[in-house]
Amino acid sequence: MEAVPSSCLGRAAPARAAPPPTVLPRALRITRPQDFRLVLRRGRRAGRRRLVVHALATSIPRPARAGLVVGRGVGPAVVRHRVSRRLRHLLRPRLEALPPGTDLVVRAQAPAADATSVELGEDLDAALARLGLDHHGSGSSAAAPRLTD
RNA sequence: CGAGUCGGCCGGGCGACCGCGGCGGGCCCACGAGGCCCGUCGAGGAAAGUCCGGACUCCACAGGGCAGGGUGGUUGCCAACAGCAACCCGGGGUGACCCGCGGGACAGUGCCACAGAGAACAGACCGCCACCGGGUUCGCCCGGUGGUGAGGGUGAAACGGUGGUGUAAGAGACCACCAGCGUCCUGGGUGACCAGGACGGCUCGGUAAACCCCACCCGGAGCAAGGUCAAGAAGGCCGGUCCGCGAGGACCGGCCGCGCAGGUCGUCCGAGGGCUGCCCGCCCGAGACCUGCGGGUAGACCGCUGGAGCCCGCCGGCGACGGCGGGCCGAGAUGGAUGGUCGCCACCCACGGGACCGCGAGGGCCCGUGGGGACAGGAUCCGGCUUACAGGCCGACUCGUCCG
Repeated sequence: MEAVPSSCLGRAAPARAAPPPTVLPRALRITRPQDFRLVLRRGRRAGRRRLVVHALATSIPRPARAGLVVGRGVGPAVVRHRVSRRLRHLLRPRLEALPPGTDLVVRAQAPAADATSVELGEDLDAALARLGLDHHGSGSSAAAPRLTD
Protein backbone atom coordinates (compact mmCIF):
# COMPACT_ATOMS: atom_id res chain seq x y z
CA MET A 1 0.00 0.00 0.00
CA GLU A 2 2.99 2.33 0.30
CA ALA A 3 3.47 2.31 -3.46
CA VAL A 4 0.01 3.58 -4.30
CA PRO A 5 0.31 7.22 -3.17
CA SER A 6 3.60 7.75 -4.90
CA SER A 7 2.34 6.41 -8.20
CA CYS A 8 -0.78 8.49 -8.02
CA LEU A 9 1.01 11.72 -7.23
CA GLY A 10 3.77 10.92 -9.64
CA ARG A 11 1.35 10.65 -12.53
CA ALA A 12 -0.26 13.96 -11.70
CA ALA A 13 2.63 16.26 -10.84
CA PRO A 14 6.02 15.00 -9.82
CA ALA A 15 7.20 18.40 -8.62
CA ARG A 16 4.37 18.79 -6.08
CA ALA A 17 5.76 16.92 -3.07
CA ALA A 18 3.30 18.40 -0.56
CA PRO A 19 1.89 15.88 1.90
CA PRO A 20 -1.84 15.25 1.49
CA PRO A 21 -3.76 17.58 3.79
CA THR A 22 -5.95 16.15 6.46
CA VAL A 23 -8.90 17.36 8.46
CA LEU A 24 -8.81 18.08 12.15
CA PRO A 25 -10.22 15.26 14.27
CA ARG A 26 -12.60 16.20 17.02
CA ALA A 27 -10.05 15.58 19.81
CA LEU A 28 -7.80 18.31 18.47
CA ARG A 29 -10.51 20.94 18.49
CA ILE A 30 -11.49 23.49 21.07
CA THR A 31 -15.19 23.11 21.83
CA ARG A 32 -15.92 24.58 25.24
CA PRO A 33 -16.95 28.26 25.36
CA GLN A 34 -14.69 28.88 28.36
CA ASP A 35 -11.64 27.71 26.43
CA PHE A 36 -12.49 30.05 23.58
CA ARG A 37 -12.88 32.95 25.99
CA LEU A 38 -9.57 32.14 27.63
CA VAL A 39 -7.60 32.03 24.40
CA LEU A 40 -9.23 35.13 22.93
CA ARG A 41 -8.60 37.20 26.07
CA ARG A 42 -5.32 35.92 27.46
CA GLY A 43 -3.60 34.71 24.29
CA ARG A 44 -1.23 36.58 22.00
CA ARG A 45 -2.60 37.81 18.71
CA ALA A 46 -1.40 38.25 15.15
CA GLY A 47 -3.76 39.70 12.54
CA ARG A 48 -3.78 39.58 8.78
CA ARG A 49 -6.39 41.05 6.46
CA ARG A 50 -8.27 37.79 6.05
CA LEU A 51 -7.79 36.19 9.47
CA VAL A 52 -6.60 36.70 13.04
CA VAL A 53 -4.72 34.01 15.02
CA HIS A 54 -4.85 33.89 18.81
CA ALA A 55 -2.41 31.59 20.64
CA LEU A 56 -2.14 30.61 24.29
CA ALA A 57 0.48 28.29 25.79
CA THR A 58 -0.75 26.08 28.62
CA SER A 59 1.07 23.66 30.88
CA ILE A 60 -1.47 20.89 30.23
CA PRO A 61 0.31 17.90 28.64
CA ARG A 62 -1.68 17.30 25.46
CA PRO A 63 -1.25 17.94 21.72
CA ALA A 64 -1.82 21.41 20.39
CA ARG A 65 -5.47 22.18 19.71
CA ALA A 66 -7.29 24.67 17.52
CA GLY A 67 -10.70 26.33 17.35
CA LEU A 68 -12.41 28.31 14.61
CA VAL A 69 -14.48 31.47 14.73
CA VAL A 70 -16.29 32.22 11.48
CA GLY A 71 -18.88 34.88 12.13
CA ARG A 72 -21.89 35.92 10.13
CA GLY A 73 -19.94 38.81 8.69
CA VAL A 74 -18.03 36.38 6.48
CA GLY A 75 -21.16 35.45 4.53
CA PRO A 76 -24.12 33.08 4.39
CA ALA A 77 -23.96 29.54 5.70
CA VAL A 78 -22.51 28.02 2.55
CA VAL A 79 -19.61 30.48 2.48
CA ARG A 80 -18.93 30.19 6.21
CA HIS A 81 -18.80 26.41 6.02
CA ARG A 82 -16.47 26.49 3.03
CA VAL A 83 -14.04 28.80 4.84
CA SER A 84 -14.03 26.71 8.01
CA ARG A 85 -13.50 23.48 6.02
CA ARG A 86 -10.49 24.95 4.24
CA LEU A 87 -9.07 26.19 7.53
CA ARG A 88 -9.53 22.78 9.13
CA HIS A 89 -7.55 21.21 6.33
CA LEU A 90 -4.80 23.80 6.54
CA LEU A 91 -4.57 23.66 10.32
CA ARG A 92 -3.85 19.95 10.83
CA PRO A 93 -0.24 19.77 9.53
CA ARG A 94 0.63 23.11 11.12
CA LEU A 95 -0.75 21.99 14.49
CA GLU A 96 1.61 19.02 14.64
CA ALA A 97 4.60 21.39 14.55
CA LEU A 98 3.41 23.42 17.55
CA PRO A 99 4.62 22.78 21.12
CA PRO A 100 2.29 20.62 23.23
CA GLY A 101 -0.30 22.43 25.27
CA THR A 102 -0.73 25.26 22.76
CA ASP A 103 -4.28 26.42 22.13
CA LEU A 104 -5.02 28.25 18.87
CA VAL A 105 -8.12 30.19 17.85
CA VAL A 106 -8.39 31.31 14.23
CA ARG A 107 -10.90 34.04 13.50
CA ALA A 108 -11.92 34.48 9.89
CA GLN A 109 -12.61 38.02 8.69
CA ALA A 110 -14.95 39.05 5.86
CA PRO A 111 -12.28 39.02 3.08
CA ALA A 112 -11.64 35.34 3.80
CA ALA A 113 -14.84 34.52 1.90
CA ASP A 114 -13.18 34.97 -1.51
CA ALA A 115 -9.76 33.58 -0.63
CA THR A 116 -8.38 30.33 -2.04
CA SER A 117 -6.88 27.58 0.09
CA VAL A 118 -3.39 28.65 -0.95
CA GLU A 119 -3.99 32.24 0.15
CA LEU A 120 -5.40 31.17 3.48
CA GLY A 121 -2.40 28.90 4.03
CA GLU A 122 -0.03 31.81 3.38
CA ASP A 123 -1.96 33.95 5.85
CA LEU A 124 -1.78 31.21 8.48
CA ASP A 125 1.97 30.80 8.02
CA ALA A 126 2.55 34.55 8.19
CA ALA A 127 0.49 34.90 11.36
CA LEU A 128 2.20 31.96 13.03
CA ALA A 129 5.59 33.39 12.09
CA ARG A 130 4.65 36.70 13.68
CA LEU A 131 3.83 34.78 16.86
CA GLY A 132 7.15 32.99 16.68
CA LEU A 133 5.43 29.68 16.10
CA ASP A 134 6.46 28.98 12.52
CA HIS A 135 7.53 25.41 12.01
CA HIS A 136 9.92 25.93 9.08
CA GLY A 137 13.07 27.13 10.85
CA SER A 138 13.87 29.20 13.92
CA GLY A 139 13.15 26.29 16.28
CA SER A 140 9.79 25.88 17.95
CA SER A 141 11.49 25.23 21.28
CA ALA A 142 12.87 28.74 21.29
CA ALA A 143 9.52 30.26 20.49
CA ALA A 144 7.51 28.44 23.10
CA PRO A 145 8.68 30.34 26.22
CA ARG A 146 7.78 33.69 24.64
CA LEU A 147 4.12 32.77 24.71
CA THR A 148 3.72 32.78 28.42
CA ASP A 149 4.41 36.45 29.12
C1' C B 1 -40.88 23.07 -39.73
C1' G B 2 -42.11 27.76 -37.14
C1' A B 3 -44.75 30.25 -33.05
C1' G B 4 -46.98 29.08 -28.43
C1' U B 5 -49.68 26.80 -23.88
C1' C B 6 -49.63 23.37 -19.87
C1' G B 7 -47.62 19.48 -16.83
C1' G B 8 -43.61 16.44 -14.97
C1' C B 9 -38.34 15.47 -14.09
C1' C B 10 -32.85 16.20 -13.47
C1' G B 11 -29.64 19.59 -10.64
C1' G B 12 -23.11 16.39 -13.82
C1' G B 13 -21.01 10.96 -13.94
C1' C B 14 -16.88 7.52 -12.91
C1' G B 15 -12.18 6.76 -10.50
C1' A B 16 -7.43 7.46 -7.25
C1' C B 17 -5.11 9.01 -2.67
C1' C B 18 -5.54 11.41 2.18
C1' G B 19 -9.38 12.64 5.75
C1' C B 20 -14.12 13.90 9.07
C1' G B 21 -19.09 12.52 11.91
C1' G B 22 -22.79 8.52 13.44
C1' C B 23 -23.93 3.26 14.05
C1' G B 24 -22.43 -2.08 14.31
C1' G B 25 -18.43 -5.64 15.05
C1' G B 26 -13.37 -7.34 16.20
C1' C B 27 -8.46 -6.74 18.36
C1' C B 28 -4.79 -4.27 21.70
C1' C B 29 -3.87 -1.82 26.29
C1' A B 30 0.92 1.45 30.32
C1' C B 31 -7.45 0.85 31.26
C1' G B 32 -8.12 7.09 29.86
C1' A B 33 -15.30 5.15 27.55
C1' G B 34 -7.80 5.64 24.67
C1' G B 35 -5.56 3.38 20.05
C1' C B 36 -5.88 0.25 15.55
C1' C B 37 -8.73 -2.50 11.86
C1' C B 38 -13.28 -3.98 9.12
C1' G B 39 -18.31 -3.10 7.52
C1' U B 40 -22.21 0.42 6.79
C1' C B 41 -24.74 5.21 6.40
C1' G B 42 -23.81 10.50 5.80
C1' A B 43 -27.69 17.49 3.04
C1' G B 44 -31.72 20.11 -0.83
C1' G B 45 -35.30 20.97 -4.68
C1' A B 46 -35.52 24.54 -2.60
C1' A B 47 -32.20 22.05 3.27
C1' A B 48 -33.64 29.08 2.39
C1' G B 49 -37.57 32.98 3.99
C1' U B 50 -39.84 31.38 8.88
C1' C B 51 -45.48 33.05 6.04
C1' C B 52 -49.54 29.23 7.31
C1' G B 53 -51.14 24.23 9.18
C1' G B 54 -50.22 19.99 12.34
C1' A B 55 -47.50 16.14 15.42
C1' C B 56 -44.94 16.36 20.10
C1' U B 57 -43.85 18.75 25.18
C1' C B 58 -45.02 21.79 29.39
C1' C B 59 -48.72 25.14 31.76
C1' A B 60 -54.07 25.64 32.11
C1' C B 61 -58.76 23.19 31.43
C1' A B 62 -67.25 24.92 35.24
C1' G B 63 -68.83 28.44 32.12
C1' G B 64 -70.57 33.20 30.09
C1' G B 65 -69.92 38.22 28.04
C1' C B 66 -66.73 41.95 25.87
C1' A B 67 -62.30 42.75 23.38
C1' G B 68 -58.64 40.42 19.92
C1' G B 69 -56.95 37.27 15.68
C1' G B 70 -57.98 34.34 11.25
C1' U B 71 -60.84 32.58 6.93
C1' G B 72 -64.36 34.17 2.74
C1' G B 73 -67.82 31.34 -4.79
C1' U B 74 -69.43 25.88 -4.48
C1' U B 75 -68.54 20.72 -3.81
C1' G B 76 -64.82 17.53 -2.53
C1' C B 77 -59.66 15.84 -0.72
C1' C B 78 -56.63 16.09 3.64
C1' A B 79 -54.41 14.84 10.39
C1' A B 80 -54.95 20.07 9.46
C1' C B 81 -54.42 24.54 6.57
C1' A B 82 -54.41 30.71 4.07
C1' G B 83 -52.89 23.97 0.74
C1' C B 84 -54.70 20.77 -3.41
C1' A B 85 -58.58 19.03 -7.17
C1' A B 86 -62.92 19.58 -10.07
C1' C B 87 -66.69 22.85 -11.14
C1' C B 88 -69.38 27.87 -11.15
C1' C B 89 -69.14 33.22 -12.01
C1' G B 90 -66.40 37.62 -14.03
C1' G B 91 -62.31 39.25 -17.31
C1' G B 92 -58.46 38.26 -21.34
C1' G B 93 -56.77 35.27 -25.79
C1' U B 94 -58.10 33.05 -32.99
C1' G B 95 -56.86 28.80 -29.82
C1' A B 96 -54.41 25.27 -26.28
C1' C B 97 -55.20 27.99 -21.95
C1' C B 98 -54.46 32.10 -18.49
C1' C B 99 -55.90 35.83 -14.56
C1' G B 100 -59.24 36.99 -9.99
C1' C B 101 -57.77 38.67 -1.23
C1' G B 102 -64.52 35.95 -5.80
C1' G B 103 -69.53 37.12 1.18
C1' G B 104 -72.39 41.96 1.93
C1' A B 105 -72.32 48.81 -0.88
C1' C B 106 -81.31 49.11 -0.33
C1' A B 107 -77.91 48.44 8.13
C1' G B 108 -75.04 52.80 8.87
C1' U B 109 -70.58 56.15 8.45
C1' G B 110 -66.45 57.87 5.45
C1' C B 111 -63.70 58.82 0.78
C1' C B 112 -63.75 59.61 -4.85
C1' A B 113 -57.49 63.30 -6.90
C1' C B 114 -56.77 66.03 -11.85
C1' A B 115 -59.79 67.89 -15.67
C1' G B 116 -64.65 69.81 -16.03
C1' A B 117 -70.19 74.43 -15.70
C1' G B 118 -71.46 70.17 -12.86
C1' A B 119 -69.18 63.90 -9.33
C1' A B 120 -74.03 61.26 -5.83
C1' C B 121 -81.39 62.63 -3.78
C1' A B 122 -75.40 66.24 -9.48
C1' G B 123 -74.99 70.09 -12.90
C1' A B 124 -76.90 75.63 -17.13
C1' C B 125 -70.21 77.10 -19.67
C1' C B 126 -71.50 76.94 -24.88
C1' G B 127 -75.85 75.58 -27.42
C1' C B 128 -81.43 75.02 -28.13
C1' C B 129 -86.49 77.26 -27.07
C1' A B 130 -90.21 80.81 -25.26
C1' C B 131 -91.36 85.63 -23.47
C1' C B 132 -90.08 90.91 -22.58
C1' G B 133 -87.18 95.36 -24.05
C1' G B 134 -84.09 97.67 -27.77
C1' G B 135 -81.91 97.75 -32.67
C1' U B 136 -82.53 96.21 -37.95
C1' U B 137 -79.83 96.49 -44.33
C1' C B 138 -86.29 92.50 -42.41
C1' G B 139 -81.69 87.50 -43.19
C1' C B 140 -81.48 88.60 -38.08
C1' C B 141 -78.51 90.91 -33.95
C1' C B 142 -77.85 92.66 -28.63
C1' G B 143 -79.48 92.57 -23.45
C1' G B 144 -82.66 90.54 -19.56
C1' U B 145 -86.06 86.74 -17.33
C1' G B 146 -87.27 81.74 -17.48
C1' G B 147 -87.52 76.64 -19.60
C1' U B 148 -84.46 72.46 -21.20
C1' G B 149 -79.95 67.38 -19.29
C1' A B 150 -81.50 65.98 -26.51
C1' G B 151 -76.28 68.28 -28.87
C1' G B 152 -70.80 70.26 -27.87
C1' G B 153 -66.65 69.98 -24.72
C1' U B 154 -64.06 67.42 -19.76
C1' G B 155 -63.30 62.79 -17.46
C1' A B 156 -61.91 56.20 -15.38
C1' A B 157 -67.09 57.38 -14.60
C1' A B 158 -72.03 62.60 -16.67
C1' C B 159 -77.99 59.09 -13.70
C1' G B 160 -79.51 53.33 -19.73
C1' G B 161 -79.42 52.20 -25.75
C1' U B 162 -82.22 52.43 -30.63
C1' G B 163 -86.67 54.02 -32.97
C1' G B 164 -91.19 56.61 -32.27
C1' U B 165 -95.21 59.64 -29.70
C1' G B 166 -95.06 64.21 -27.66
C1' U B 167 -93.38 69.49 -27.11
C1' A B 168 -92.06 76.28 -27.77
C1' A B 169 -87.55 73.33 -27.32
C1' G B 170 -87.00 68.95 -24.64
C1' A B 171 -86.92 64.94 -21.07
C1' G B 172 -88.91 57.12 -19.30
C1' A B 173 -93.06 62.43 -19.62
C1' C B 174 -95.28 58.24 -22.60
C1' C B 175 -94.85 53.61 -26.06
C1' A B 176 -92.19 49.20 -28.52
C1' C B 177 -87.82 46.26 -28.52
C1' C B 178 -82.99 45.50 -26.22
C1' A B 179 -79.58 45.78 -21.93
C1' G B 180 -79.59 45.99 -16.66
C1' C B 181 -82.19 45.53 -11.55
C1' G B 182 -85.81 43.17 -8.29
C1' U B 183 -89.80 39.51 -7.14
C1' C B 184 -92.18 35.02 -8.41
C1' C B 185 -92.90 30.39 -11.26
C1' U B 186 -91.16 26.02 -14.15
C1' G B 187 -87.10 22.75 -15.46
C1' G B 188 -81.82 20.96 -14.66
C1' G B 189 -77.76 20.45 -10.91
C1' U B 190 -75.59 17.67 -4.14
C1' G B 191 -74.31 22.89 -4.68
C1' A B 192 -72.15 27.69 -6.45
C1' C B 193 -75.37 28.47 -10.50
C1' C B 194 -77.64 27.84 -15.40
C1' A B 195 -81.93 27.82 -19.08
C1' G B 196 -86.91 29.47 -20.08
C1' G B 197 -91.25 32.35 -18.71
C1' A B 198 -94.36 36.01 -16.11
C1' C B 199 -94.75 40.48 -13.45
C1' G B 200 -92.96 45.05 -11.36
C1' G B 201 -91.31 49.99 -10.87
C1' C B 202 -88.72 52.94 -14.63
C1' U B 203 -82.53 53.07 -14.31
C1' C B 204 -81.71 53.06 -8.70
C1' G B 205 -72.30 54.79 -9.26
C1' G B 206 -67.28 52.97 -7.36
C1' U B 207 -64.50 51.76 -2.95
C1' A B 208 -65.22 46.74 2.27
C1' A B 209 -55.90 44.78 1.11
C1' A B 210 -61.71 52.23 4.56
C1' C B 211 -64.43 51.66 9.28
C1' C B 212 -68.13 48.23 9.47
C1' C B 213 -71.99 44.06 9.01
C1' C B 214 -72.73 38.61 8.26
C1' A B 215 -71.22 33.34 8.57
C1' C B 216 -67.63 29.94 10.38
C1' C B 217 -63.05 28.92 13.16
C1' C B 218 -59.34 30.07 17.20
C1' G B 219 -56.44 28.65 25.09
C1' G B 220 -50.89 30.08 26.07
C1' A B 221 -45.89 29.14 25.21
C1' G B 222 -42.34 26.61 22.44
C1' C B 223 -37.06 21.16 21.48
C1' A B 224 -32.96 27.01 24.57
C1' A B 225 -40.28 22.74 24.75
C1' G B 226 -39.55 19.25 28.55
C1' G B 227 -36.96 15.46 31.56
C1' U B 228 -32.78 12.73 34.25
C1' C B 229 -28.03 12.87 36.57
C1' A B 230 -23.68 15.35 38.33
C1' A B 231 -21.49 19.68 40.46
C1' G B 232 -22.29 23.89 43.53
C1' A B 233 -24.51 26.85 47.87
C1' A B 234 -24.79 32.42 45.73
C1' G B 235 -25.09 35.12 42.64
C1' G B 236 -26.95 36.85 37.84
C1' C B 237 -28.90 40.72 34.65
C1' C B 238 -30.11 45.93 33.47
C1' G B 239 -29.28 51.29 34.06
C1' G B 240 -26.30 55.48 35.83
C1' U B 241 -21.66 57.86 37.68
C1' C B 242 -16.37 57.61 38.29
C1' C B 243 -11.28 55.45 37.22
C1' G B 244 -8.26 53.12 33.16
C1' C B 245 -5.26 53.80 26.23
C1' G B 246 -7.71 49.08 26.68
C1' A B 247 -9.33 44.24 28.55
C1' G B 248 -11.61 45.63 32.87
C1' G B 249 -12.50 47.64 37.87
C1' A B 250 -15.11 50.61 41.89
C1' C B 251 -19.63 52.78 43.75
C1' C B 252 -25.03 53.74 43.60
C1' G B 253 -30.03 52.29 42.11
C1' G B 254 -33.60 48.65 40.12
C1' C B 255 -35.30 43.52 38.86
C1' C B 256 -34.99 37.99 39.48
C1' G B 257 -33.21 34.07 42.73
C1' C B 258 -30.85 30.75 47.28
C1' G B 259 -29.48 30.25 52.63
C1' C B 260 -29.66 32.26 57.69
C1' A B 261 -31.76 35.81 61.37
C1' G B 262 -35.68 39.26 62.76
C1' G B 263 -40.47 41.51 61.83
C1' U B 264 -45.59 42.16 59.57
C1' C B 265 -50.02 39.86 57.40
C1' G B 266 -52.65 35.07 56.74
C1' U B 267 -55.28 29.21 56.73
C1' C B 268 -64.14 29.84 60.70
C1' C B 269 -63.54 36.10 58.20
C1' G B 270 -58.68 33.34 52.75
C1' A B 271 -52.00 35.32 52.21
C1' G B 272 -51.05 34.40 47.30
C1' G B 273 -51.94 32.15 42.66
C1' G B 274 -54.53 30.11 38.06
C1' C B 275 -58.38 30.17 34.14
C1' U B 276 -54.42 34.34 26.87
C1' G B 277 -56.21 40.52 27.91
C1' C B 278 -60.66 42.89 30.69
C1' C B 279 -65.38 41.98 33.53
C1' C B 280 -68.46 38.42 35.94
C1' G B 281 -67.89 33.84 37.82
C1' C B 282 -65.17 29.53 39.24
C1' C B 283 -61.00 26.64 40.99
C1' C B 284 -56.39 25.60 43.72
C1' G B 285 -54.90 26.98 48.24
C1' A B 286 -50.51 27.78 53.05
C1' G B 287 -47.76 30.53 52.65
C1' A B 288 -46.64 35.65 51.13
C1' C B 289 -44.21 40.34 51.96
C1' C B 290 -40.47 43.70 54.34
C1' U B 291 -35.47 44.56 56.58
C1' G B 292 -30.34 42.96 57.54
C1' C B 293 -26.15 39.65 56.56
C1' G B 294 -23.69 36.00 53.35
C1' G B 295 -21.70 35.74 48.04
C1' G B 296 -22.70 30.16 42.94
C1' U B 297 -23.26 26.46 39.13
C1' A B 298 -24.20 26.82 34.04
C1' G B 299 -21.38 20.07 32.35
C1' A B 300 -23.17 15.17 30.55
C1' C B 301 -27.23 12.27 28.86
C1' C B 302 -32.38 11.55 27.24
C1' G B 303 -35.88 14.09 23.99
C1' C B 304 -33.36 12.64 18.66
C1' U B 305 -35.09 10.56 14.53
C1' G B 306 -39.29 4.44 11.72
C1' G B 307 -42.40 8.63 9.74
C1' A B 308 -49.74 11.47 8.08
C1' G B 309 -42.18 7.54 5.57
C1' C B 310 -40.19 5.90 0.54
C1' C B 311 -40.53 2.51 -3.91
C1' C B 312 -43.36 -1.00 -7.12
C1' G B 313 -47.99 -3.28 -8.71
C1' C B 314 -53.39 -3.73 -8.81
C1' C B 315 -58.29 -1.59 -7.84
C1' G B 316 -61.91 2.78 -7.13
C1' G B 317 -62.35 8.07 -8.56
C1' C B 318 -62.73 13.29 -14.15
C1' G B 319 -59.16 14.68 -10.35
C1' A B 320 -56.92 16.01 -5.57
C1' C B 321 -56.77 11.38 -3.22
C1' G B 322 -58.16 6.70 -1.05
C1' G B 323 -57.94 1.17 -0.47
C1' C B 324 -55.26 -3.51 -0.87
C1' G B 325 -50.73 -6.47 -1.62
C1' G B 326 -45.37 -6.78 -1.78
C1' G B 327 -40.57 -4.69 -0.84
C1' C B 328 -37.08 -1.11 1.67
C1' C B 329 -34.61 1.58 6.09
C1' G B 330 -32.28 6.52 3.37
C1' A B 331 -28.18 12.11 8.39
C1' G B 332 -28.61 12.85 13.62
C1' A B 333 -24.17 16.82 14.25
C1' U B 334 -24.08 20.19 19.05
C1' G B 335 -17.91 26.00 18.46
C1' G B 336 -21.80 22.06 14.86
C1' A B 337 -19.36 15.81 10.26
C1' U B 338 -20.41 14.99 4.40
C1' G B 339 -14.20 17.76 2.78
C1' G B 340 -9.08 18.43 0.35
C1' U B 341 -5.69 17.48 -3.91
C1' C B 342 -6.16 15.41 -8.71
C1' G B 343 -7.33 12.33 -13.37
C1' C B 344 -10.80 10.76 -17.27
C1' C B 345 -15.56 11.27 -19.72
C1' A B 346 -20.01 14.00 -20.90
C1' C B 347 -22.27 19.24 -21.34
C1' C B 348 -22.02 24.69 -22.57
C1' C B 349 -19.27 29.14 -24.61
C1' A B 350 -15.27 31.51 -27.44
C1' C B 351 -11.06 31.12 -31.04
C1' G B 352 -8.32 28.31 -34.87
C1' G B 353 -8.18 24.26 -38.53
C1' G B 354 -10.35 20.25 -41.74
C1' A B 355 -13.59 17.84 -45.11
C1' C B 356 -19.12 17.94 -46.31
C1' C B 357 -24.23 20.03 -47.73
C1' G B 358 -26.29 24.58 -50.10
C1' C B 359 -26.41 29.19 -56.07
C1' G B 360 -26.12 32.00 -51.47
C1' A B 361 -26.84 34.04 -46.41
C1' G B 362 -25.63 29.88 -43.63
C1' G B 363 -25.86 24.83 -41.39
C1' G B 364 -24.53 20.66 -38.61
C1' C B 365 -20.01 17.08 -38.01
C1' C B 366 -14.76 16.05 -36.49
C1' C B 367 -10.01 17.74 -34.24
C1' G B 368 -7.07 21.21 -31.19
C1' U B 369 -6.45 25.32 -27.48
C1' G B 370 -8.56 28.26 -23.57
C1' G B 371 -12.56 29.16 -20.25
C1' G B 372 -17.24 27.99 -17.57
C1' G B 373 -20.84 24.83 -14.28
C1' A B 374 -26.12 28.22 -10.94
C1' C B 375 -29.23 29.06 -6.38
C1' A B 376 -27.71 27.43 -2.06
C1' G B 377 -26.39 23.61 3.28
C1' G B 378 -29.90 20.16 7.98
C1' A B 379 -30.28 21.51 13.78
C1' U B 380 -37.32 18.22 16.96
C1' C B 381 -40.10 16.19 12.85
C1' C B 382 -43.83 16.34 9.00
C1' G B 383 -47.74 18.79 5.16
C1' G B 384 -47.94 23.32 2.29
C1' C B 385 -46.95 28.34 0.50
C1' U B 386 -43.43 31.95 -1.17
C1' U B 387 -38.80 33.39 -2.98
C1' A B 388 -33.68 32.15 -5.56
C1' C B 389 -31.60 29.17 -9.63
C1' A B 390 -26.27 27.91 -14.74
C1' G B 391 -27.74 24.36 -17.89
C1' G B 392 -30.68 20.30 -19.65
C1' C B 393 -34.49 16.24 -20.55
C1' C B 394 -39.51 14.13 -21.33
C1' G B 395 -44.80 14.17 -22.34
C1' A B 396 -49.64 16.25 -23.81
C1' C B 397 -52.10 20.01 -26.46
C1' U B 398 -53.09 24.70 -29.68
C1' C B 399 -52.35 28.00 -33.98
C1' G B 400 -49.95 28.76 -38.78
C1' U B 401 -47.36 26.75 -43.18
C1' C B 402 -45.80 22.70 -46.43
C1' C B 403 -46.31 17.51 -48.11
C1' G B 404 -49.69 13.24 -48.48
